[in-house]
This record gives sequence, structure tokens and C-alpha cells, in this order.
Amino acid sequence: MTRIVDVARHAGVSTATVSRVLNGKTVRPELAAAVRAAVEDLGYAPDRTARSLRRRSSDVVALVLPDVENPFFTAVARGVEDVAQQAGYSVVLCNTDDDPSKEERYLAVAERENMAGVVLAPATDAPETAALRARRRAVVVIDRRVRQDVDQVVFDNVALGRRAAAELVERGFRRVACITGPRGTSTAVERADGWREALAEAGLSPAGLLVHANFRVDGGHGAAVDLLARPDPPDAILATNNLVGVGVLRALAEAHGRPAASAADARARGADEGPAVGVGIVGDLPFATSRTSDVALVPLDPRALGTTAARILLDRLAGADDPARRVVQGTPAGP
Amino acid sequence: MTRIVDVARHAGVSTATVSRVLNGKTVRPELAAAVRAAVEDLGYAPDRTARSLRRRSSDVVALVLPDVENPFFTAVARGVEDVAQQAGYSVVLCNTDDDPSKEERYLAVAERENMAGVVLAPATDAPETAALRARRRAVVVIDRRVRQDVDQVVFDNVALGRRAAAELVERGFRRVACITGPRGTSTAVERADGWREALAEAGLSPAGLLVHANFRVDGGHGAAVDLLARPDPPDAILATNNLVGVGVLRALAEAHGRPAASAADARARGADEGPAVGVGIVGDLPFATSRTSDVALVPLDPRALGTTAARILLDRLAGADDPARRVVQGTPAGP
DNA sequence: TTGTAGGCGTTATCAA
DNA sequence: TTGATAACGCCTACAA
Repeated sequence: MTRIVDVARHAGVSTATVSRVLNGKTVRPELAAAVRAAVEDLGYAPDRTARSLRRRSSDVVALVLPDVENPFFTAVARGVEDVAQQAGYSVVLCNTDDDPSKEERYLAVAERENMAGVVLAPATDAPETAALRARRRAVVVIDRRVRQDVDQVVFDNVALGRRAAAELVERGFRRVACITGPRGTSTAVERADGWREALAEAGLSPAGLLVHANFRVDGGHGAAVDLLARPDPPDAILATNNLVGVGVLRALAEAHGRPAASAADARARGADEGPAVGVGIVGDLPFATSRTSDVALVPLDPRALGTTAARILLDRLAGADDPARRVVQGTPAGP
Repeated sequence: MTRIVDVARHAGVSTATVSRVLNGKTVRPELAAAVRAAVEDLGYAPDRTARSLRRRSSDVVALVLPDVENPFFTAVARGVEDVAQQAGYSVVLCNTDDDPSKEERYLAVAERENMAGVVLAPATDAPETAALRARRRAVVVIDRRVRQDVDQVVFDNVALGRRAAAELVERGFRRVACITGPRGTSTAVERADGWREALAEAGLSPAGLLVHANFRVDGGHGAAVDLLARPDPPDAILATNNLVGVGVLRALAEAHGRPAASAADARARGADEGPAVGVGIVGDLPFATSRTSDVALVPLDPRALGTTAARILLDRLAGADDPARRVVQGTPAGP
């Protein structure tokens, strides 16, 4: 393997000079040129491990996610990657399965691997970031809110829930149910809060219409099947995340029904056309296999969430020392 | 930060002894106990960067993928993670966008970061693995076949294509089109070969029925729209991967049609029910929003592909020196 | 501006 | 079996 001494010899300079050229310090132009030529000749690239050891920080950023199989989070990953790689950082994806102990383990790995920073979509509202912050590592929390003095990037979840619910109300639905995630998850709670607000504004009652499930396809599916089987089923269902939305649509399809574009549309359907209920979803459906034009979709922009988080992280890595920020990520349809 | 010298002092031994205990070499039991107690007391964990530098290899495995947003590859990632982490390795996901130059860059990063090994789903049939192999790094290629002397894990793609096409033929379809991926992609070519074989066995002609598109949703969608608009449309469409399948189903849904379970079913449909064609898909649809019971699905097991690849990688890391293997990954429905 | 040399934390070699 | 010590490859005082 070519090392820095090889380059130094080849260029007739010291290793210090080579290092300086590689790191953009001031070096006499002709020497710098010679060094660059030698680097080219030998195909030299610095050993990142040695560099990390010496600098006490690597060029790797960890992205810790509850579920890499969720398209929402893979889109976030794309955003983080775009920005981080542009700046010369590599991105490591870590999967916690929403399990606090796995999360803790990964954060410890990030620390011990001297990673430059961590973008974290937390599994709990109190993730173990203390050790990282004690070692002055940059940490940016995304998606879910935490009670810690760290940079955070989140959506305005109350507004998202309210907008989706209001859309269904506008379409004439009056019994709008809401399937949301676990009680301990800020996004689940806040989006349901927004749904409740929208109903209140329209003078509608939420009584008996809120269901907590897990934030996965099976959670949405099971909850939707239950709702549709009730003696007094809702006339519309709001899913507060993408996977729950998939579950709802699938439940409807399995019952040979499909989403109703409006209450009037629902009434116009024949009895043989299967259940017709309004469907609202907070999030996107990149792999939908059916038409979604009748669904009240409130799109997010997970990729932008990732780029925003990565930019804040890079700021911190560059030494920004201002107090922790709490940024609200905009969405394609407005805040 | 606690270092190995701190532990050594605390336990009254040399750093060498601490290192030996940590790495499972033979040490007098009472000394080993003292060391372990000291490690516990101080909350010591080795610095992985320093360890990597000295050992000339880290505990990180790279998983280089053409598209982390494709559920197929995220499932592969889960499989690799399961096995690798069990063995104490961390897994880094790298996204090449099917771009050979990005792929080359990531393989170089893996080399320079002293990563233990690489699981690679290649973008070309001649990925740049020479440098890695020269440095004796373990490399396992998955999904697509390459002309190199490296371990490979692939599906029996011809059989998969044949099985899916045969299923459509059995259901009574006679003009079975095939939408497959780019000509340079082994999986695309081989699955189409299987489709052609199945038609030949049934005495059917493939003439004019093979379409090459990209292996993404838009590729499948565009190709399906074109096929359905022909004056002599096919009565069934085979999609040779999951994303193309999503595109086909979406095209059908947008035209207010849906998959026909059989040729008889298609004929029985009223004209007002929209297009009714058979649909076959090689792969899975974890985020389908419609019923898939009428689709001829040939499921794969990408997670198992990942675990198989990771096990081979671990074998190599443990020193296995036998000739490169070429493993055919089984699928849920048989070979 | 450039070179020399020491050290980052760990592991492997060599003597004892 | 254990301990002292020299690397691993790089960066950065410090000196020139």
C-alpha cells in the first residue's frame, strides 16, 4: 500500500508537506504541484483509519433509524447522503427496530468508532446521547421530538394531522376515524391532536373514533379491519403515517372496496361495489399499486428532512457553537 | 476517555495483558479476572479506530447496493445485518444509484477505511474489486452475476422467469408479454430467458412481446402503458422485478382496470370494468395497496440472500481459503 | 514556508 | 505466561 512517505520521497519533500497539501494548508505552489503529481502517479489515497486516530474523529456520519425498510426513512437517508457525501463524509445506516437497547448499542458504536456525528430518529423520547455529547460529537435528532438540549428537525405534526382531517371534512365526511401510532410516539400523538382540532373546528365529535396501533402496515391493516366491522363504522379513516395508510388501503381492497373521493361519491356507490370510505394519509406512497387520486394525501418531504438535518450536522462539525436549534421542516404543500 | 493503560494500571498489569484478555488469548485466570474487574470499574471499551489501524482491518462490513430505496435491497440489508451483527460486525450501507463510478468510489472507501469485507450487489458485470482483493479483503457479490473469481450468491433467475410465465400460461393466457430490465443486467436477461422458455414449451411465440425498460417503477409503468395502448395488446404481462411490477399494477389501476386471475376471468369482465390482463411478477410487494390475490407472484427471499452472503463473508473473514463459491439461493416456493 | 519528531490507542514481537 | 516496546499511518507542535 502506498503511504504518505512514499509520496513524500517521490516528490522530494517531507511527509509534513504532503500532509499540508492534502489538507489545504499553505504550501509553496511548485511544491504543491509536485506533491499532487506524486499523488497522481502513485494513486495515493490517505488511510482513513490512521487519519481518524490522529484527528480523534473520522469522516463517517451515522444515521440511526428505527426501520430502514420504511420508505419514509430510506428517503431520509437519501437526503442525508446527498449532503454529507458532498462534504466528503460517508454515511452509515443503523437499524434499531425501534428497540431502545439496540439504539443505545449503536450510539455507543458511533462513539467508539470516533464517528464525526450522528443523525438520530429516536426510538424513545430520551435516547442515550449523553456520552456522545460529552465527547463533543455532533448529534441531530429528527422526526420525533425529544426532551434534550440537542438540535432537532421535525415536521409540524399537529398541522399535518389537522390538514388531512380538514380535507376529509371538506369532502363531506362526518364520522372521520383516526388510526395513529403508539401513545409514546410524539408524531403519533401530535398528528392525532391535529385531527381532533380539525373535527372540533367543524363541530364534529371524535368520540370513539381514535385508534392506537403500531406504526406499521399490519397495525393499520388490523385497525382498519376492526373499524370497518363495527356496527357503526366511520365514513372516513385518517392514517397518520405512510405504512398505516398502506394497511388501510389494503384492508379496503381485500373487502373489494376502494376509497371514496367524497361523501357524495360514497353514497353514489352501489352496494355490490364493496365498502366505500374516505381515506386520508399523512405521508407518501411510493410503492402504491392502486390509484391514489381519491385519497386525501398530505405529502411529506422526508428527503428534505434529511438534507436539513445533515446541513445542521455539518454546521456543528464546522464548529458552529450557537444554542441547540429546533427546526420545523416544511412540506411540499406548505408548512 | 479511558484507555488501555488506565485499565492496566487499575488492574496492576501491563497493557499487553489487558489486550490479551480482551482478545481471548491465554492469560492466568486470576489476572484475567482482575482485568475484567478493572474494565467493568472504568467502563472501558477499546477504541476501534486504533484497533483497526494496528490490525489493518476494522469490524465494519460494507454493503454496497444499487438502490437502498428498493424494498428488495432493504430486505437484503436486514439479512446481512442479522448475521454480521451477531458476529460482532457493524454494517455500512452504501448507495450506488446503479452508477459504476459511484460504485468504484465506495469500493475505494471500503478499502481505505480498512473495512473487513464487502457484500456487493454490482452495477456492472465487471465491478472494481481488484484493489480490495489485492489487499485480501473478503468480497461477496450478490444478486447479479459477474465474470470474476469471487464468491457469488444469486437466484436461479431463469427458473424464476420460467415459473412466473408458466403460471400465466396455465391460467389460460396466450399472449404473454414480458417487461424486463436493461440488456446489460444479468437478472433481467436471465428472467426473460426463462419467460421465453416457458412460452416455447407451451408452443407460444414471444415475437414482439419482450420489452426492455429500467428496473424501476417508472420503467414498468411506462412500458405497461405502451403495451396496453397497442392495437394488439397482450393478454398478460410478466414483470421481472418488484418495482416493474408496481409500475404495471399502477398503470392498470390508472386505466380503471385490474389484474385478471385467468383468461376466463378476463373474458367474463364487462367492458366498463377497464382493462383486464393477467399480471405476473417476480418478487414481492410489501407495500401493495391493492389485492394481489389475482397476481401470479413468484416470491423471492431477499433476506435469505443477505444472510447467505453474510455467512460466506464471515467464513472468509475467519480464514476460509477454498476456491470461490457460486451459491444459488433458494426461494420460498422452491429452487 | 518547510522539516523533524512525537504521539494518537492498540496489538504483536521479542525477551525474560 | 507476562512485560516492555516497537510499530500501524497520519497530523501537528516546534524548530529551523
